[in-house]
Amino acid sequence: MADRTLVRLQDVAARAGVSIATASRMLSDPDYGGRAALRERVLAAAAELGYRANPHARALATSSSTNVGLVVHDVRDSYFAMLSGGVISVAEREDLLVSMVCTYRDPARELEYVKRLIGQRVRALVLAGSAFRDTAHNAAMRAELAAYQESGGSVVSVTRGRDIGHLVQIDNIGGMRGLAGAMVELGHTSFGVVAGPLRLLAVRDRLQGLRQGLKDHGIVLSRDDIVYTDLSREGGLSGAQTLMSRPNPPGCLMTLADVMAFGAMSWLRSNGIAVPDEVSVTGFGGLPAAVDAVPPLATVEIPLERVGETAMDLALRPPSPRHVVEVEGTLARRASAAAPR
Amino acid sequence: MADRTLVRLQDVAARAGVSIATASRMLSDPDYGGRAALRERVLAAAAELGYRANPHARALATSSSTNVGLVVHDVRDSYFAMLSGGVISVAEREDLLVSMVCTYRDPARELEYVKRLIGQRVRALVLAGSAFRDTAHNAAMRAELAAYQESGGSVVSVTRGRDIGHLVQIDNIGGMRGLAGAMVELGHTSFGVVAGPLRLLAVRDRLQGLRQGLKDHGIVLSRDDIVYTDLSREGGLSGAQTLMSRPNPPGCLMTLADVMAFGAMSWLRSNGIAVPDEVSVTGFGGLPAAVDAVPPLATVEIPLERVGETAMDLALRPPSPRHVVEVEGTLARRASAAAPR
DNA sequence: CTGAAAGCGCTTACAG
DNA sequence: CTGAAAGCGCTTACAG
Repeated sequence: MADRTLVRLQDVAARAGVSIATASRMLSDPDYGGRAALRERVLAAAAELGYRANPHARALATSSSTNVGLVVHDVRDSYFAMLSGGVISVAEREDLLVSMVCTYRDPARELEYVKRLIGQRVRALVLAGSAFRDTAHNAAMRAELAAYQESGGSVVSVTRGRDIGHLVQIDNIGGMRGLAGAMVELGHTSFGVVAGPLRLLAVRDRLQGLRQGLKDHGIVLSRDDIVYTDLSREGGLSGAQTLMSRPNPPGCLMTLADVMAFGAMSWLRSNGIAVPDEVSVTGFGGLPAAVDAVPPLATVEIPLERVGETAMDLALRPPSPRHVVEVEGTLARRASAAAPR
Repeated sequence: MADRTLVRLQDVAARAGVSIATASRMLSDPDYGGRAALRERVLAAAAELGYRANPHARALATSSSTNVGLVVHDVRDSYFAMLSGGVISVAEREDLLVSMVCTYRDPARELEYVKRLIGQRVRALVLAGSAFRDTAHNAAMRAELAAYQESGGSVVSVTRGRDIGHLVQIDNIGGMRGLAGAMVELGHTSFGVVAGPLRLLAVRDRLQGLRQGLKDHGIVLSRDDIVYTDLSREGGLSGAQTLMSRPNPPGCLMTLADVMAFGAMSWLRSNGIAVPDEVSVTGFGGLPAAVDAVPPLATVEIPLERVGETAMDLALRPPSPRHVVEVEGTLARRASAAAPR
């Protein structure tokens, strides 16, 4: 924008009859002493003129901006929308602006955006897109983040996989373990798992927890019990189709995300397979929509908003000492999962 | 962030053995001629050093930033999440960063955020929170936006109510009119409307369209047929309760938003009232979840992502001539609405 | 406590 | 085509 309609500090100073140095101090430092009369004149002038400091000039002078970067997979996915809501609400409280980018789970894209956000001199970076299992990519990210942190930036990751910055660790393993155990306790013995791509650490963790939960009760998942699709509604739909079209369909269909469960239930409904009478279905995440699903979706509820708030809170802390906040999920037993007939 | 780990233009220039003026030109203007040898040296130096221009310095020098502001009601609401997805994807394509703020439908908050975003010198402002019927607020907004546009900023509103900047006009009236008409054609004669607060223009428009659609078929809505709640799931839930608890509950429950319909269906389910057998339910918006609702939700589908994309596209255009893009909804006839028994 | 001045890292007339 | 210099709008040592 071609400025010059906007008032500058100089305008305020002139109107108040002080130097810009004084005006600057009065305006930006509430603890600055100074003559009360001057202070009032400056404040009044600023108010009358509708003065707002140019953040770019300020950022340049102080080498510190008032923006934070938020990296998610996709806003359109409720999981990330909820989380973003938490981040944004805390940022607003702190007078910070959130720049949001979507990676669509593409490592190259993630790296590029992180570089861009760092290039933008954001004060903090909240990385909430799932981490990848990709050594080269992780090394590149690490290098980038380390340099950024070195230069004063704050890094917070949601999900493990980066040994740098603060961490909000969602208990994917424990949550899934508990859910799987609950399914066995319900009486299930045959399982079908609709998983996402193994390159996502969240997928690996949830899968591990699931396996563990079954194993706790002596059930071992075989290779064939798992189908790998996309961590999305469509993935859940096609995964359900694959598993349920087999000669011996499972009695309990566990998906790794609520959206996948929605897709699976949609397929089951279209194909006249009753939930939970013929097959139980579970999700993970605890999206608001899970409650309204029919039947209501059994899942692991993650307090996503709180995760976002916590992440943003940590982003405000100095990088050292490093904080790790564990967030546990809550088992939500609902009608989509019941004892097998 | 306390910089100084970051490379500056000066570093690049030094390494390439040119002045910073030349380095600046080579780096920022692809059409700049210059000796090919120099150009290569500069580009190589920048690449080796991992140079990224400080956007604040650049913004200060050019008075133009690379950020756009996006104002929505609440990211957690799918309607706005979908729309934001469209805005963000176009912004990414244009190498722009999106700063998102949530107003939670509070006019004071909206004005404050708009000021803040303008203060941030964003290059464009996409206003996608619903507009209010509040003369004082609108005047203040108008003044703010006019000055902003005057100074070179770009303004795009989604929904009418602001006679400034480009406009993406969602056809709330026509959409609701069509849906209401379809309900009458289905055979419905008694209606209950769960509306949102009248201070929202979108609510007024949808209500007007709804009334019109019924009137087209000779049905007049009475005052008592409408209940005003919140434009949310909870609002829909309580609205359904109010209307269905009457001596003569309506045969068709029309809500002004999909989320409200979800809430309404939840209440109906809890209370053993069958949809659509005992009462038909409709929404507005066309959220992805509407398809998975049970029964699937009859609604007006708004191409929300495209609305977001269009808005961001318009934000890239010069303010004059003023563009107005009409976006129509599509009637989605689904099982939640059927002929009354 | 207050002000003049330097500096933050760029861009862009203005000379050469 | 290239470079020296001014300027964008702030903040902050440094003097007084």
